[in-house]
Amino acid sequence: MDNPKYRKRANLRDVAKLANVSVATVSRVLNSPDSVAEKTKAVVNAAITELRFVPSAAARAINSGRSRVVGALVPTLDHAIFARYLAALEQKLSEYRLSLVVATTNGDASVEALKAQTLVDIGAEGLIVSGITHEPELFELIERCQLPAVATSYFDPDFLLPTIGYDNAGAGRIALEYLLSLGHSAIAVVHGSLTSNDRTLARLEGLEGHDTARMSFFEADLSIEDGCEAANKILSLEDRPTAILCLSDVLATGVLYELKRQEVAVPDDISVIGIDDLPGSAHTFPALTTVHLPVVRMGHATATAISEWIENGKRPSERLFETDLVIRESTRARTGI
Amino acid sequence: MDNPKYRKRANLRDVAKLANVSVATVSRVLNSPDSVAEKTKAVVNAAITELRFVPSAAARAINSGRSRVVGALVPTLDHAIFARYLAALEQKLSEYRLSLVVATTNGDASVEALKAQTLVDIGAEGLIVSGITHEPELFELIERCQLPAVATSYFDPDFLLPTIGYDNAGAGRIALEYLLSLGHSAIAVVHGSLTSNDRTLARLEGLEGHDTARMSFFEADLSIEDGCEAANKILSLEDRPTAILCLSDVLATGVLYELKRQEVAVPDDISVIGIDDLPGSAHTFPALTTVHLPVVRMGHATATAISEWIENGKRPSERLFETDLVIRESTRARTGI
DNA sequence: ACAAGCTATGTAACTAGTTACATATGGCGG
DNA sequence: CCGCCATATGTAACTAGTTACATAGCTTGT
Repeated sequence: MDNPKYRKRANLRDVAKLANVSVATVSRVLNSPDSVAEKTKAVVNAAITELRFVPSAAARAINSGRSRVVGALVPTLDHAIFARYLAALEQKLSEYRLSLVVATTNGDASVEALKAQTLVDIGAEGLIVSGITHEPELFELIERCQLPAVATSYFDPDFLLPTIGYDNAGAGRIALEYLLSLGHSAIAVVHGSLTSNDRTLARLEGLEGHDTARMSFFEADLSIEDGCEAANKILSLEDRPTAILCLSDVLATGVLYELKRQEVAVPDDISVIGIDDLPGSAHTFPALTTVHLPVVRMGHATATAISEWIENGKRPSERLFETDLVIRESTRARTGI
Repeated sequence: MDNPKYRKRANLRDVAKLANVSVATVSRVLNSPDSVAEKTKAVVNAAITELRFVPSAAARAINSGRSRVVGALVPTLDHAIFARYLAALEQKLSEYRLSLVVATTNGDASVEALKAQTLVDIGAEGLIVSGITHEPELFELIERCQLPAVATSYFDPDFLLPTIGYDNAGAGRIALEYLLSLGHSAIAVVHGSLTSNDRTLARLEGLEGHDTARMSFFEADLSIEDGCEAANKILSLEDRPTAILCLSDVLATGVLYELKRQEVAVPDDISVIGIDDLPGSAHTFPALTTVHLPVVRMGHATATAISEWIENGKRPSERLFETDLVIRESTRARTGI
């Protein structure tokens, strides 16, 4: 049992003992090797190798007060818009030598609060959340821990946390106004779930103010299948709309698919517009007109903001990214009266 | 300066002092509250609240020897197959109360080795890598830290690390044999980059053993655009193939798009088959025949395996998941001779 | 009434590093 | 040849928790 092979992991003291130096010297070999004599360094490194010494991350963290980890809470990873956002976020964070812990919430605010606690428990130095609708527990946690936290995918200068995002209402409005400018007035709107999805809610709000008398609304889960289903319902409407506004490209993809399946011509018979501008959206049939959400730039900006906050204590100011209309083949001016 | 408001974060000792109890009691209130008298608990909790005390994750980790973090190294997040895999992984890991740190490598083995070191530096207790091609540094790191590590998206019972994945060569073979069974022999193969992508390599290997005289190969980046481009090249071939085998659905999506754009009938003129079975693949035109990769089950199994390894020291055995052919609309028996 | 036993709490030694400060050694200038 | 200074190293006190063990105080049984 005393066989060193079976002993637990070696620590600094073990290395120091074997190398016949003090713990300080070993620590120096690790952190400021230039201040150690070559000969000593060699002896210490030999001991390190022999004992297979690996410094404990926790012990280092306790001294530096740093974990170099930030947590992101997103509804899901299994959706291109979040995956792309997190990809950009991770890439930039790693430039700041920060690691990204991803926690998914399924859009459930209480799961979010729970997972936020988990992130604090592992020592996350910063938090990134999606949207502005959260449980009070989340805010209490952030306040109690004095945790740098930003809300993304949403813009609201008055929000408790700095928001780094785009104008969801504006994106909805841009899509609607484009359809209106093409002469459409009978418009079906297909949107995602309204429970705890403030982005969808905001996009819907963006549609207000215009004459909604000729608009009908269809709720669907964010999947191609549910987009198909929504299209199906729309097609069976007595008063068939001339345009379909989807608040998410995934839904638009399903809608386009179903319209094609039922041989409804897009954009001749019905125009379709989305919001997101996913990688695949340029390659649907017909290519989808949509509102581009700049998630990559948002990811980079979020990484920079949270990093500066953590390193320099500089709370970032909110940041608004423009969304822009990408006109492709799925929309056209309404013909006839 | 002595104003407590400006003092640094409170620690256990501060709480103990304020509550007039010992540090042990405060620790007990936190970890085994039942063993503390109600009255004491109340006093301690009041002190905790007053001082806004939040226990240090690092200090806990140093004692428990646990960080409850595992790291995953993937080529990219911005691809549905990895995003879906990580989604499944994260979901299951969180059931085991483990958090997931994601690091992307861009398919670069030296970036991977570097980021693996970062993961160790933040105290990751386990590592999940993609495929079996890695820098020696990565293996040394794993060996030196005695780190539980599994390789996924690949199956090889003889590999140094336990592999939890599917048979890439088999997936390629299944796709090819299906095309052959339909009477196709002039087949164009569109594949991703061969540099440091052993999955692609293995899929290609799966095509060997059959008569490759009538097969032509096209390398493309894993994007719809590059799939389009590849299709373009294939269509300009003198001896146009009757089937296109794409080693990834993303490429197949691009190929289908370009074929449609150029008004080549699928599957009448050309059959197209993919590998992956992405969410969107059932909704292309025509719906894509493909080989389903069970990434969700693989994610769950990986989470369970790494968790057991970490908790109980039980090195998992390798695990093979079946891939299966999903026949949809993009393939058909070759007509004429 | 007193010992036994249980509950609640405290003391101090751990976990594994970093680092301020003290000290030893050696080279070089005066 | 001595003192000064720089370089290299050591000592011990930190970081912030957990926990084994000791003990105080109260209840209960005989």
